[in-house]
Amino acid sequence: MKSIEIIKKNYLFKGIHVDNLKEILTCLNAKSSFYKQREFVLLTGQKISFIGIVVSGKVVVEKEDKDGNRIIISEIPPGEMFGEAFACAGIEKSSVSVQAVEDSEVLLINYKKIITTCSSACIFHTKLIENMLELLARKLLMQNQRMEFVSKRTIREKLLSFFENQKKLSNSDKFTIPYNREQLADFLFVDRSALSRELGKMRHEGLIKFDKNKFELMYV
Amino acid sequence: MKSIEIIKKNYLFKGIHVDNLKEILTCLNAKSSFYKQREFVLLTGQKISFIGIVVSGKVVVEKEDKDGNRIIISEIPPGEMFGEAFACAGIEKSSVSVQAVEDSEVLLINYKKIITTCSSACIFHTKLIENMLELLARKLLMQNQRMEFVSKRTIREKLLSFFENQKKLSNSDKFTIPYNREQLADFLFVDRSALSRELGKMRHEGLIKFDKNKFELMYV
DNA sequence: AAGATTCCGTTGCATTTGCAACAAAAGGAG
DNA sequence: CTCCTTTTGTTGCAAATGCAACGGAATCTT
Repeated sequence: MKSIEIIKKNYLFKGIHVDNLKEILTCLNAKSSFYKQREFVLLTGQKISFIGIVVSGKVVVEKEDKDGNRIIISEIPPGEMFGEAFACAGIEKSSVSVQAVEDSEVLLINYKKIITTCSSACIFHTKLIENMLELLARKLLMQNQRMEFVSKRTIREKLLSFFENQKKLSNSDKFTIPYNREQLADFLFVDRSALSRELGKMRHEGLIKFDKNKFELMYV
Repeated sequence: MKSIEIIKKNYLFKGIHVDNLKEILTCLNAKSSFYKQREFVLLTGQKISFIGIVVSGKVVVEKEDKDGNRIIISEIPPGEMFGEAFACAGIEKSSVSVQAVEDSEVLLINYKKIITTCSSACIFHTKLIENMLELLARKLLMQNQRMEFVSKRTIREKLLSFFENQKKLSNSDKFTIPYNREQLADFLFVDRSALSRELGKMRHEGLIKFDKNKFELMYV
C-alpha cells in the first residue's frame, strides 16, 4: 500500500479526501524520517514539538522506572500516531522514549502547524483541529472506561464490569473480545493464571460460557 | 467573588484577560442555569452538546451500574468544568448523569460555538481551542500516570511508584501529598485499612517517614 | 468544656491473588 | 506428519488484601 493510504487511515485525517491529503501534508510541512531497528525516535527528556505517524515498521513508546527497567507503554503499528498528548499538552520534556522495533518510516508533523491556521488559508485546518480534539477526547473516555474495570477489587468484579461493557458495545450477550488471555490480563492489570482460574470458576458456576475469545453471558 | 472571576479561573480561559471574557461569553452564547439541590443537570442517555462550568455550589458526575448502584465518578467544584470529553468526542448519548449536590449555578456553553470560528472574527477562538486541546491532553496524561500506579500488583509497589512521582514533581525527597488517607486509597483503588497497614510496615522498615500528609523518602 | 464528627491506625480472619512451574491444546513451519 | 511455538488451563503455596469492627487522636461545633 502506498504511504499516503496508510496515513489516510489515521483518525486525524478523518473526513479529508485522499486527494487533499498530499496538499495538507505539504502545508503542515510533514517530513518522513527513517529509523533503523532499535534506533530511537525520541529520548526521555527531549523536547517534543512533533506528532509522529508510523508509516511502516513499528515503534514502541516506553518508559524507564527508577531501577532502569524498561516498561512498554504502547506499541504503535502503521497508521497510528504517537506523541499527540505530549505535544498538545505543551509538555517541555518527554517522560517517555520512542524506539523503532523494526526498520520504520515515521511521518513527523509539527504540532504548531496543526493548530495554527496557515497563511494560505488552508481550509482543512479546522477539520484537523476538530479531529484532534475528538481523538484526544475519545482516548480520555476510553481511559476512564478502563479505570472503571480496574477499580474493582477482585478479578471477578473486574471481569463482570468488563463483560457488561462488551455486552453494551455489541448489543448482545454473545461477543468476541479483542484480546487473548494474556492481553486481557494485562488490560485488567491482573495475573494471567489467576484470570484463567477465575474464568474457569465462573464457567463452572454457570455464569458464562466461552471458547477462545468468544464469550457468552448466562446470567441476565 | 463575582461569577466572572470564578469562570476566569477555568483553564479554558487561560491567557485571556478578564476584560475580554465577558465579550467571549456573549460570543459563545453562554447561558447560566440554576439547579436546586438534587436536581439533574444531565441524565444518562441524554444528548450532550454543551460543556458546563460550575459557578457556585457543586455538582457530581455519576454513573449507575447494572445493579442500580450510583457510583460517583468525579466532583466538580466552582471554577471547574464537566462534559468536555463527551462534547469533544462527539458522543451522542451521555453514559453519565450530572447532578447538583448543592443549589448550584452552572454556565452552559455550546461546544460547537467553541470550535467553530465565529463570524464576528472573534480573535479568541484560536486561544480557546488551543486551551481545550491542552486541557484534554493534560487530563489524558494524568490518567496515564495514574494507570502506571494502579498497574502495580501490590500496595507497596503502587505506593512506591506514586511516591517516585511525587518526588519528581516536588524535586525533593520530602513532599506533601494532596490526599488524605481515604482519598489516597481511592486514588490507588485499594482498601484504606490495607493502605494504612502497608504504610505502617514501610515506616517500620525505615523506608519512609510520614506525618499526616507530609512524607519523606528514606531509601535513595 | 462537652459532644459530635472526621481521620487514622490496628487487628483477626477468610478470601483472593500472584508466582512459579508444569501440562495440555492449538496452530504453524518445514 | 513431526517438530516447534504459542496459547490456555491447572495447581500448590505463601503472601497480600479486603472487610469489618473497634479505639484513639484530632478537629470542629455549640
